[in-house]
Amino acid sequence: MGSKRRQVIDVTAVAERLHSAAIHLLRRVRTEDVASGLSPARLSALSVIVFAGPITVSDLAQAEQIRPPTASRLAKELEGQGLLRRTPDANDGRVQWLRATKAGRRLLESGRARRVAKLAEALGQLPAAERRLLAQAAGVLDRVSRGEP
Amino acid sequence: MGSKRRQVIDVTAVAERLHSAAIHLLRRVRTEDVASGLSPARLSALSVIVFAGPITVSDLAQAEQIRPPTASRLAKELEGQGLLRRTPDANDGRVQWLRATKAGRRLLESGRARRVAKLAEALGQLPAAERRLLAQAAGVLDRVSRGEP
DNA sequence: GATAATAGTTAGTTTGGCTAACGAAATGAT
DNA sequence: ATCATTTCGTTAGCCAAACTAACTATTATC
Repeated sequence: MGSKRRQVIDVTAVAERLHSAAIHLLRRVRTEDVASGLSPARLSALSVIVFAGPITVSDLAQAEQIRPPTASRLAKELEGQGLLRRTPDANDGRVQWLRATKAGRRLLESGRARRVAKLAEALGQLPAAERRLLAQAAGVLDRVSRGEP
Repeated sequence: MGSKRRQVIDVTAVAERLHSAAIHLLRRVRTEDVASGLSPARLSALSVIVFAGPITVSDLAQAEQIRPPTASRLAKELEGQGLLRRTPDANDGRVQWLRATKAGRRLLESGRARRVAKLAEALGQLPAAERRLLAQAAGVLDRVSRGEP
């Protein structure tokens, strides 16, 4: 039947639009990040630590798709800025747990709020029907983007 | 009335989910990029040149949110790899037009196809209703992400 | 207990950003 | 018409952020 084939084509077309949208969306909101005073690399690492932390250096590297030495260095720098603290694991003397300090969480949250506000402003200018459509789709998209079932 | 306020809250919540989705989506598909053999910076620049090109060095810098010297260097490197060629402007002796070669377009397109395929695979596993929802929303999201009316 | 594997760091290199300063071309004012 | 200003791109030189290779310390395995 043709229906199977049509469906495959559609999914690819949707994937293309979502991919393009993600690129342009982040490119736009990224302009707000200078206000944080943190470099992109540190900001991104801090984000993982805040949302996925407490986390080990290795897992930070994996999440950020960087090598352990780079993660180690970033952690040291963020620690030096008082944005995270490390605590040794109780059972395994090799692992270091990284967790954001209050200052780290505050700094990240304010930056994220600026990004979101910029995006929200754009959404606010949409016709109501499109806004509703995106509201419905946002949850699904967030789930599938994380690779959740 | 409460309705205005409710709406604002909703838009922010939607923006948060879309922002999160975009981050995780790109983080996932990015893993495919090693296969291209190009560094992230070059790949991203090439992408702009393919899709927004022919383009000048200045405009490339603006699109990529980098400084002209960095754009100039990236262009030189991509040219050296045979992925773009530059042609002087007919009327303005200062400007250089950058356009992708066939090899550049092919390389970028295969990489993009890998990314999109990975995303499409995830979409294919969604229930039909959610897939339809995303199909409807994708176009709107792409538009708003680019800042178009 | 010797050996292998794992977590993190150190050392050294490469890549990719930046600013400052420049030459060449275009634009504008007098 | 000429001189000053602006714009486009590049060069030079610097710093941040990535990598690999190699190391230490610890844990796991045989």
